[in-house]
Amino acid sequence: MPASVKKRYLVTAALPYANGPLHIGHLAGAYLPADIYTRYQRLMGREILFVCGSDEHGAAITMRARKEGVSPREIVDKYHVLIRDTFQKLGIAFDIYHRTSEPLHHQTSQDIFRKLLEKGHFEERETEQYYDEIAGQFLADRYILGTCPMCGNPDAYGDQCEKCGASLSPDQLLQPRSALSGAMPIKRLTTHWYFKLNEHEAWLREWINTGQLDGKQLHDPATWKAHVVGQCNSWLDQGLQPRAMTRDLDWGVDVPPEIPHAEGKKLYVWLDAPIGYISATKQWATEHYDNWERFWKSDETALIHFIGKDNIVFHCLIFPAILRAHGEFILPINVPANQFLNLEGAKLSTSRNWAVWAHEYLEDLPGREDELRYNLIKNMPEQRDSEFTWKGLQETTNTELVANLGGFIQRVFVLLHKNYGGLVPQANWEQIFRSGWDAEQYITIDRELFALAKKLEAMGAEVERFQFRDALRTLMEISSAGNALLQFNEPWKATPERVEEVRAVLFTAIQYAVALSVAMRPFLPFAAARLRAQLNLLPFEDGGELVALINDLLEGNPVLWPNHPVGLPEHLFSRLTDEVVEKQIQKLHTAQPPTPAEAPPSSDSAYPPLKKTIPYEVFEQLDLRVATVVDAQKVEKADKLLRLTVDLGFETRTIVAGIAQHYTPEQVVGRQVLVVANLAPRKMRGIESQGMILMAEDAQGHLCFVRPDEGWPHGFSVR
RNA sequence: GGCGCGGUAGCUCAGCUGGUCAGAGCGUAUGAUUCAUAAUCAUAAGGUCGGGAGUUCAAGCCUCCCCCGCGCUACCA
Repeated sequence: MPASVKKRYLVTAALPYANGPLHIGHLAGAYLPADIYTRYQRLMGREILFVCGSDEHGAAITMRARKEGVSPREIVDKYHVLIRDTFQKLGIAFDIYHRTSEPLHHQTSQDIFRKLLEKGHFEERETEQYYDEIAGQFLADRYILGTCPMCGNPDAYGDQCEKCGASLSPDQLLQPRSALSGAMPIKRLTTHWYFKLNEHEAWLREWINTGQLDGKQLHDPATWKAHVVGQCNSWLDQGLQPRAMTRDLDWGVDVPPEIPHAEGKKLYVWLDAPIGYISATKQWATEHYDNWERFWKSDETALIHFIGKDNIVFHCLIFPAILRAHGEFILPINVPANQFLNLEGAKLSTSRNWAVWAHEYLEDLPGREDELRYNLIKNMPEQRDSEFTWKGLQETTNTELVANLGGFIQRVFVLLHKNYGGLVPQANWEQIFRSGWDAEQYITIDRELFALAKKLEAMGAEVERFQFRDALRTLMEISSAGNALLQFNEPWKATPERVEEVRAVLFTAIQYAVALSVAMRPFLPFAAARLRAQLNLLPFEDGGELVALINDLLEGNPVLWPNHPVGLPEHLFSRLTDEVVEKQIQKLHTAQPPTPAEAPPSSDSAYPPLKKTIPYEVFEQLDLRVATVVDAQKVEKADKLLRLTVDLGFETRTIVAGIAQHYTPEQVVGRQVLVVANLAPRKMRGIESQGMILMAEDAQGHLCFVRPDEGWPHGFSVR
């Protein structure tokens, strides 16, 4: 069943994580498409609810709070406000921007947890987990620091190394330490609830690929993006595993306290975050004396999740599985995830501060929200990663917004004032003139307006297919056709014998301007409102203006009647100067990594901190030896591993080293190296590694060998 | 290493189930025009659709191999 036949829509945009500001990648990824879609549907007179909110739980926030010496509450309050205001200033028009720290959300999440437990969708598992005896608590993955086994970064987190991007598990960290106390964590038993995701694999596969569930056609898989379906199948093919839905944390939604072993446990942030969509809906319903269930529990609702590609698995597999396991909720009819936006040729990076922060843009280029929106839509990463450049922003602003669109509006208003004192002229509908769509064609007003209506319909169809770039282009074709209409008919040459013709042309042109004012709104809400005022029309109410307009045009009715007085000509957009653009490019290239107070947590500092002092006896236990690499081979099916054969003089050993991305086998054969010779052997990719090669690492994570002077004898110890 | 998505004109990108699919916008060139923020309109430029092989009457669009980018995943003492 296509979305267009549903009675109402529920649109969600990924909940921003409240420990950092928004950047243009977030906007292009989820919020702009969601906003365009929502605004469009409102203009089409459809019932649509657009919910979002701050995601305020999770270990990253508590980590950050600890680092800055403030409470998690202070962190989330700060970013909740910043993000909310940024959205508002950019015209992202949520019906509600909620937050997951609200009691309503906690309650909602707990209710769902209870229901899942009650229905047997969890299994309780006792596992060993790191525990900090000094702090007296279990350590979330994020709370365990250690040396990254991939790149040697000494400050890798238990779930991820931010330096090399590797995803890790705490057990992989070398020299694990607690982020709370610095103590060496110990293993201790803890209980968690695992959602049996594996039991949902079969129906998820069918639902994703065919749109069918329980014999019902819930969506048309052809309307889903290829990369979304592909990503899901990739996961499904690897087999879904039960996932822990609780954590040992002190910030988040409590596991319902009446449940045995619940003490000290919180819901996993990825369980509670999407539930935030539901609690946001509830909050909205409460405020509007409405019923939230008609949005979440009715087949008449089309649920659409707008997200970036990093969220596909949660929104297409895990959350749907939870919704269905619960049993009362509908599933999304589409998850039009976007890919990533790059910036000036490189990936966005918050830790390197390679980004355009939305709140800074608003400060640096005030009043240019629509220009940013336009460029981001034009370059939206709908099918693949795409790119934002400042030059590109300047170009689209100056050529498409100022020259084409702004120019057309300006011309119409000027001509209307010059010729008719600012009143819409009375026009003869029999009058023939050249079509703006084709100079060779002579046409009448109604035919021209019909063509306009068709264009608006085409634009709408593109929006409904989530093809926002195409829709934007179609919008601009209207403006171009308007320009052509003027160009072909030259209404500035109002000779006496052309009076009727000029009237008809300008009458048509102002109808185009009205149509643009409405059709622009999803993309350029601020300029649309300005144009609306300039046209001397009532402000938008988001109550079906576009559908009314299209119907009028199709029926051959004008959308602005003769003698309607329009406002004075006023430029809709202004040019973006080289100066402004250069300054931003400068800023980007000279940007310092953000200060701790401004930055998301990051391990970037010039030098890794010193580890704690150890007694000599500990050092003495190390047996370091000089050795020569006599053979090196790439390990099958491993990108980072080399299997080295090293000669210690008194014996030859096999050592597996994670250096394949830094050295080719040829480069290492014959080198003298230092070896930790008494390290417990360990199997890697099926090969037993009998020691470890010492490597030095720089700030970028590059590795080099540590070795003695040329020709030093083998096998003797290092001290 | 495995899997997924991409690799199309100088730039940014469209191309649905194979047969007007070789395209759009910007940039460039030429011409027209002056109502308009040197804005607008028209026309053109010819890119072996990453490389190679294959299937087909017909392939950017299907198959196989290789190369490159991004993402997920495995490996990492």
